Amino acid sequence: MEINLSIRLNEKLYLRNPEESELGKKILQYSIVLIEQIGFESFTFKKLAQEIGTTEAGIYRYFENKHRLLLYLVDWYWSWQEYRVMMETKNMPDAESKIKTAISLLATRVEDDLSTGHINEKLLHDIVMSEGAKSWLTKHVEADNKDKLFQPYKDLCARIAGFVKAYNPSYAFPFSLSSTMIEMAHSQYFYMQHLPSLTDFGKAKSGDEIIRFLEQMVFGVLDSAPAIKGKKK
Amino acid sequence: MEINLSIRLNEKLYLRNPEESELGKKILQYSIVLIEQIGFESFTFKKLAQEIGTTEAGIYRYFENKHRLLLYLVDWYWSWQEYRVMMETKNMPDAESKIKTAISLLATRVEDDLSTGHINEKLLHDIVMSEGAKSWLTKHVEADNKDKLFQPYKDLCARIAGFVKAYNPSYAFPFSLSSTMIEMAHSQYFYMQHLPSLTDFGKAKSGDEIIRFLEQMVFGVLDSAPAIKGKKK
DNA sequence: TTTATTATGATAGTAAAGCTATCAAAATAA
DNA sequence: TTATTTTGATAGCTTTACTATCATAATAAA
Repeated sequence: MEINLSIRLNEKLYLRNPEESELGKKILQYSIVLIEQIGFESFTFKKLAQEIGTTEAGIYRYFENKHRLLLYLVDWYWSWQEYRVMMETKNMPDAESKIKTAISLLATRVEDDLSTGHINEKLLHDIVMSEGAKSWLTKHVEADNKDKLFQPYKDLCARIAGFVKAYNPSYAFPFSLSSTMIEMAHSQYFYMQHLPSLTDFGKAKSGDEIIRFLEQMVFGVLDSAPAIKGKKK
Repeated sequence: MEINLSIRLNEKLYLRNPEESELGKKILQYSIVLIEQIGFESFTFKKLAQEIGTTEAGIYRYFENKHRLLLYLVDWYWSWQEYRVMMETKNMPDAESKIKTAISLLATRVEDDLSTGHINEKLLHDIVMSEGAKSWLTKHVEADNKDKLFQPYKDLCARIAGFVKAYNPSYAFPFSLSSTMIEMAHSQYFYMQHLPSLTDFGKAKSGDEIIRFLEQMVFGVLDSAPAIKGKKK
């Protein structure tokens, strides 16, 4: 049995849907490889075109500019993660397991998922770690936000916030805790690799310690005296 | 009495020390204004030169490129924050107050500190919030790290990690918790302003709620059953 | 099967960004 | 007052970030 997972994203992300043509898929596939390799600042449509064997103008037919392409990739990643979280937590009875599952999925080094042909999830994971924040750290965040370009991330955040609320309905900051978890699952990984003195993880390389750190933190707050909304404990 | 706070930074950050000349100080002063205004991507040395009334080449005599200038500003900011944390916690007897003080200093919207003439701390705070991560999210993090260009951030992180260790010596992740606090003090602020659905803070605008969120989280973990290093609770 | 339509390739061109180099004038130090 | 350092002014070069045009190839409709 072959399952084919296809993720449909906000139309404003692109000029022409890259999922609907060979060239489009090649753009996605090779942009991931190239951005991971040389970094987003050095990445240009010209270099990508050379890599693929097409022309710069060809790529501009699909994406307005490289920032939009990054947004596309990042949105794809978060949609994919939300899908995984949804699937894995589906039949779980208790909120605790759901939270732990979410943490594991987010903080574990990703392996390439073969069900999505042209997207290499492992590389994409690294890109989101190293470049993901750049998708919103711009002067046009608010405009992009109005266009719903951050929806997948927000959806994931809201889903996990839902688990948090289920676990402890009186906790006052489910969304902030959720965004903290998601961010830190990625940032701590980045620190571990490049700036280890910001962490307590040697070159552990696996995400296990990060999972422990996050679980302890999350359940630490949620199990402590519940804070009543609007009041200091 | 007039106190003049001057912060000396790593020499590798610049070609010519900007603190030692009028032009240099103008570069610092106006780069802060301009980056905050138009964002780091749109910011160029040419525009800065026009703003100051000098030439592009003039600025290149001080900084190798705009990324190094950003690093300078960011390092200045973290050095300043560490100094503030150090001063404010100096005579505090207990670790709890020290942690709370650090959280407050990091998460409270900064006012312009008049003791540092050409640096506008309020604007700089916004820059670090919006552009700070770009100082390390590059393909040359490791090289920059070898050159000790992230030292001020690390020092701050280590200082707060020290408070954490003092508060609960058996807690296993003082550095990661510390970097999480520092990052979130800034990121949650950014979310609150631009992507509020990632948080639980309306347009509260003051950092008060963020402080409550962080305090609850930090003491939530630290007061929960202490984890023995290397062992799952 | 011919004819539209659409997708690609090839080429050109422009403005701005990101530098480096040179030389003279101005300010400062010896 | 001479020597040294710091600035200003100008030029130029490569790369990035795009837009435009036109021919050809692939695909769909008649």
